[in-house]
Amino acid sequence: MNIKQDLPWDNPRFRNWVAVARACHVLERTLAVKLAPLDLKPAQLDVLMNLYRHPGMSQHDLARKLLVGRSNITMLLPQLEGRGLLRREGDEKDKRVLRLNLTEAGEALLMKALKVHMTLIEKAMSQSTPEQCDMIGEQMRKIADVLKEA
Amino acid sequence: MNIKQDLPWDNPRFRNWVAVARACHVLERTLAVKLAPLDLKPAQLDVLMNLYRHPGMSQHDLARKLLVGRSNITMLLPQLEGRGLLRREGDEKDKRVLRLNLTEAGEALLMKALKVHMTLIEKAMSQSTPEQCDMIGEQMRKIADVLKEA
DNA sequence: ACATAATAGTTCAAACATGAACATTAAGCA
DNA sequence: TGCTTAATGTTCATGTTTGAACTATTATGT
Repeated sequence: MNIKQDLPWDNPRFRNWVAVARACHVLERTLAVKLAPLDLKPAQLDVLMNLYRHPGMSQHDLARKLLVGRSNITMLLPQLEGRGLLRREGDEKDKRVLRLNLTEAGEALLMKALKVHMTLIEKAMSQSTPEQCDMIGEQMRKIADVLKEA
Repeated sequence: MNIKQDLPWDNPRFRNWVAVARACHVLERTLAVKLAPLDLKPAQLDVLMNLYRHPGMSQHDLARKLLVGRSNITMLLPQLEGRGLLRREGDEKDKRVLRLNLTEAGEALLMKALKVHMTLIEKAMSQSTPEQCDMIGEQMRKIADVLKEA
């Protein structure tokens, strides 16, 4: 009779996922505020982080890492390149691809930004025990894997 | 000596949070694809969900629930109102506020969309035991609380 | 009552993300 | 070799998000 009895809000999985999404959203917004003094946005930080870990990667690879369209990268990079934070150099073997590398200024700014990011995450995750924290990470990696196959 | 030794990637909290953010991102993109046949975007679904749970809420309240600016709501609602999914009626006591309510068509579409959303979340969270799932939700709610105070 | 603050919603311009169409280059294959 | 297909990056039009003014209304304080 009551149409509401089977609604998602009564479903633990639904309720709990909503909590995940909210936490992500809040942390992202907070990060944006904390990064503002560095004149850096979360999306830009993601770029710098990936270039640091994968020097010489192509724009296509970067787009896939960031789960974002290639055109997005095209629009994003000139700002960072213009600030001297990264270099784009054509690959000699494959003239289609541009190899991306951080400059020293880019690395320096990244280090400052990482401190901000890290502090925020520490604050957020300080509520959880190391075991809980690892379990969360493990489950989330599974989720990402399951959905990418879909 | 090695500047990289204390980098965030070696920090479990950082690594695990990155996994959370990625999972969120992937699920959001997947949801957008699955909702496309209903001509509904995730942000619009969020609106419908909140109006269903909190009938008669104001635009300001809605904006706060969605962690979004008021102007965003102003831009978002006319599309939905134009499709006959919700009504905006002026409050009689306070002539500043507009009370929001779903129409029958809005509820009907919401139910279809919820089925899609629910199926996706079930798929994602099916990897976790009920206990793990609840623990995740609990931790995430704590995170949101901690950060909102910041 | 009256001036001042605060609140609800809108408008507008700028920043941002997205996907389709495109140019260039490379790879596969007859 | 040539022809077709695929891959990389760019461009452009569209739609979304944001924050800062702005209007209208209500609350507060003297």
